[in-house]
Amino acid sequence: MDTDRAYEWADLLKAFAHPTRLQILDELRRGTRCVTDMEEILPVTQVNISQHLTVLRNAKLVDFAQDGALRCYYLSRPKLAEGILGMLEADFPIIRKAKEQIDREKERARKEQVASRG
Amino acid sequence: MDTDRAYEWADLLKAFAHPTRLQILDELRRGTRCVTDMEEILPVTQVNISQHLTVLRNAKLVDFAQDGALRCYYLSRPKLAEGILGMLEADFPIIRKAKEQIDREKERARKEQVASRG
DNA sequence: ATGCGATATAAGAACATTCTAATATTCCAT
DNA sequence: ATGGAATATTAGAATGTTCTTATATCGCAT
Repeated sequence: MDTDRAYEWADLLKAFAHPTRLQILDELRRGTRCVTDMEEILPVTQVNISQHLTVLRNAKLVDFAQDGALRCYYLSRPKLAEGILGMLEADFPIIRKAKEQIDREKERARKEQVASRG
Repeated sequence: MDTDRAYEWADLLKAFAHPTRLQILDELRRGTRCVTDMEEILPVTQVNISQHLTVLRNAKLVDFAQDGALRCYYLSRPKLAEGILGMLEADFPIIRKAKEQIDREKERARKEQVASRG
């Protein structure tokens, strides 16, 4: 992974990595919402929601369509947002490896490499 | 999504959301690595790598097995790490919706709800 | 027990993010 | 044109993260 890509991806993940923003994205999974809708659901001020929406907008995770004074926000990369939220919802067991197991894995990898060289 | 879960998940994503840490995780996808291995690959100091490994360890994303003076680090939730890195590697098109489309979606959702009520 | 290689920890400065309070903009109805 | 509802912007304080420098610990060989 080159460094530029690492920075780019870290920036994208930073946009996800805030409780309020995760809750906004989760809410938008259910459909389009305007800021007032979110105010009713989230325990934070209107100003703060607006600020988080700006972060999400800059990350190209959400966008809006104007409807009079309302702004109808929606997920602009729904598969990406759903994918990440999905990973969080799934639970992955935490594994441990003993030194011996790691040695065996290394040995196996070595053999495969030798085999592929001829 | 309840607030506790949102905080917990945001913390997990924060552990991912740093360029050096993403590079470490990516490297560990290829197999067990010790700190010196990473020093050769990443453009940062040993101390800094150690610090990032501590963050990853606290997030239960990596763990190590001691081998003499070496610490062999590995992914402790490989499917999770691979899943997230995989999402980043995939590219998702950025969509836009016009107000009219949103109206149609809302209308459709309304009808479905009426239908499901009987 | 001493020294060396590998890795970790501590303290603080530098930097970035988040929140709060005040205010601004925009759109619509009157 | 004025007022009110919806949303955004600004500035700064509060807080959190990251990096740097110095130092510590651990395991091994001598």
